[in-house]
Amino acid sequence: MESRIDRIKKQLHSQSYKLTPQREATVRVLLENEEDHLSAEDVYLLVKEKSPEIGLATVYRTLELLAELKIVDKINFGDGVSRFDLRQEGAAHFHHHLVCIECGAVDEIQEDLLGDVEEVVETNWNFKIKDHRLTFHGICYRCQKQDQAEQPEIETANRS
Amino acid sequence: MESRIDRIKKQLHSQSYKLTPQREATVRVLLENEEDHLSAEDVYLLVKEKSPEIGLATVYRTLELLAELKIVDKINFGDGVSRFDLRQEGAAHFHHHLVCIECGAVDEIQEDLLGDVEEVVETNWNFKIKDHRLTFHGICYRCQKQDQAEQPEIETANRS
DNA sequence: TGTCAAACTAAAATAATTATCAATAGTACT
DNA sequence: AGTACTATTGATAATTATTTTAGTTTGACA
Repeated sequence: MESRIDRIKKQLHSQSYKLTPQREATVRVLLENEEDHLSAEDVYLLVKEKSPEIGLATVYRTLELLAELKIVDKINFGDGVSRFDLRQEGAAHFHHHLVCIECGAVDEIQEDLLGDVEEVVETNWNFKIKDHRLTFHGICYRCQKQDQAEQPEIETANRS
Repeated sequence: MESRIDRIKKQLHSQSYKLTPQREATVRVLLENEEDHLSAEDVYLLVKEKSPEIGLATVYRTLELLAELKIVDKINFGDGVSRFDLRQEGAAHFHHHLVCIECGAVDEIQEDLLGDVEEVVETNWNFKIKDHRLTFHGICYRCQKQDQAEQPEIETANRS
C-alpha cells in the first residue's frame, strides 16, 4: 500500500510534479476506494473528511493530472459526471465495466477481452489503437436473482 | 428517406407521442447528418436554420425522447458534451467508434465485433447484457499518413 | 535569507443541461 | 362550432459539473 504511493510519487517526480499533501490525500482516497468508481465530487467529500481545508478545484486539478499521467482513468458512463479509477499497476490497457441498469452498480472486468478484436480493427480499419473503453449495460447477477425471487410466475405466465 | 421518417413516426405513435413539426425537423437534421456525431448544440443550430423559431429546450427534449425510444443513441466521448446518433434500423446493438486523439475525428464501425466477447461475459460474469459501448482511442489513418509525410526521418533516426 | 515557480484556496466564470411556466396547438366530446 | 382537456412548445431561470482567475502560501535552491 505504502509502496504503491511511493511508486506514484516517483511517477510524478519523473515528470517533475510533486506529491503534495493534497495530492497524496487524493491518491489515498482513490486507493482506499479502489472498488468504487468515484466522481470528482465523491473524491472531494472523502478527501475533505481527512483534510478539511482542501479545495474542490485542487481535487479536480489533481485528478486531471493523474489522468494525464495515466495513473487514473477518467471514465464516463453517460450519467453526466466523470468518474475516476486507479489503473491496475502495469496494466497496459483499461479494464472493462458492467453497469447494471436496474441498481446502478458498476462491476469491473480485469481480463483483457479485446485482444482479437483490436487486431481486427488495427488491420481492417488501419487505426492505431492507444486505448479503449468497453462498457456493457445490462442486469447484474444480484438483480437477476432478486427479480427471480420477486416474480417467479413470469416464466409460467409467458408459457400461455 | 421519407419512409425512414414514417417509421419513426410510427414508433412515436406506438408510445402515444406525436411527431410534431419541431420533432420532425430535429429528426431530419439527424438523418441529413448521419455520418457526424452531433452534439445537442450542433443539432439545435442546424434545426434553427430551417425552423428559426425552435427553442433549445425543445431540441434537448426531443433528443432525450428519441434516446428513450432507442431511435437515437446518446454517446459521450468524454469531452463534456453528449452526442446523438441515429441507430441503424434493425440494429440490435450499438455500433462502435474510433476516436482519433490527434484530430478528434470520430469514425464508426458498424460490424458487431463483440459476439464472442458477449457470450463470455454473459456466462462467466452472469450478466445479462442489454447494450454495450465500445470506443477505441488512437490515431486514425488520415493522421498516420500525415505524420509519416511530416516526419519521414523518425524511422531512420530511431535506428541509431 | 531572499527569490521564484509551483501549487494552493476561495470565489467567480463558463458550459451543458434541466426545470419552470405561461402560451399555444391539437383533440375529444357536446 | 364551442368548450374542456392534454401535450407540447419557447423563453428563460436554475442547476450541475467543471474550469479559470486572482491572490496567497509553500518549498526548493542560489
